Amino acid sequence: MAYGGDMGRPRGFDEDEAVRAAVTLFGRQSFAGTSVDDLVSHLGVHRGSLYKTFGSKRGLYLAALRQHVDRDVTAAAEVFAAATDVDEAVRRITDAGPDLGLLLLALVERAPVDPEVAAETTRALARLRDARGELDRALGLLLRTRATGSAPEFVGE
Amino acid sequence: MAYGGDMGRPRGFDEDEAVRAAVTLFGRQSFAGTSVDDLVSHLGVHRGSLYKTFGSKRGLYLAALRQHVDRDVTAAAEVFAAATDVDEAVRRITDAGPDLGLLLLALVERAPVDPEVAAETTRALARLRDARGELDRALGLLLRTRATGSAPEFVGE
DNA sequence: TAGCTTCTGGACTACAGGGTCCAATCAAGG
DNA sequence: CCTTGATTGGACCCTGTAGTCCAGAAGCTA
Repeated sequence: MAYGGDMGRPRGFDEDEAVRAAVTLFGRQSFAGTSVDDLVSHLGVHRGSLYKTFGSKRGLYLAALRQHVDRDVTAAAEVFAAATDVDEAVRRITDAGPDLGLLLLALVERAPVDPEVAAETTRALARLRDARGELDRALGLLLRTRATGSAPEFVGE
Repeated sequence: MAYGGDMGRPRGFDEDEAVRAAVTLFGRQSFAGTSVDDLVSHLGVHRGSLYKTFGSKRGLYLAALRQHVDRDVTAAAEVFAAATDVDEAVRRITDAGPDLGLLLLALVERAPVDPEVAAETTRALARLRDARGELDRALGLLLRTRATGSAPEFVGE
């Protein structure tokens, strides 16, 4: 009766992949704007499995945000480190780089009211700051790019 | 039978005041995160009057956003114009100035999916740009301030 | 194959969501 | 003072919502 803990039917979906899909959804539609039905149909994960794995919609959101910070934000930080200036880096990111929508949304929508989200966004910002000094200008550019749907005129200073 | 158009019982609530309360709510809880019940109970406006006056939740949101741009964003622009540098201006705004939460939220949450919202946010940004060059840095600072709940360390460049 | 644990399909619950409607009430003009 | 048209309280509708549950299938271990 000493199980290795991996008994029974194995998971039929790739958790990492599912979480990634959640990143996309939450990053596009916000937390409140994304329903569990949305998630279920887009992640390809059964409702029951979703609740068993993540506990709640918020649990999945936190998992998504963590992965987002670890993967996409980290990738963005590398772009900043490699680029010659902030404008160039932001252009690269919004062009073909990682989608930072979830981070922006988390900062404005959830961080102010959810301490665990705030902790993650703080982690994200720290990671970005390590890479470059002009964090705020980068954030502003990303914000405007998301809002207008395309690259705004890059007004220098 | 030629009415001036102002017949019947006059409005029992101050529309401007109601919209202002909506600005606060939407600015704190986002569009999707604010229910019509929330609005009804906080604005002190009857459900029926609300729908008669604004047509829909989205209609009220747009009205709120417009007032926000005309009032709060304009006020912020004046602070920028008066201050000596961006950091100082942002500190003033987040300290006791107008709350720009709705603008930030609209930029990230609604502008990407609602053209009319995008139009308003564009108007807001234009108004801010008129006042000062370092728009992006200001936006980044405001974002971080909102996310952390207090003024972040003002890292220079 | 037997036994065990987990997954899956989908029904289900209880409630919150946006939006509508009505009868009663009220203030203004004529 | 009576008509008029808007306001109000609150019930109401239908859909969407987050979350639960069960019966059966499906793997893994032995």
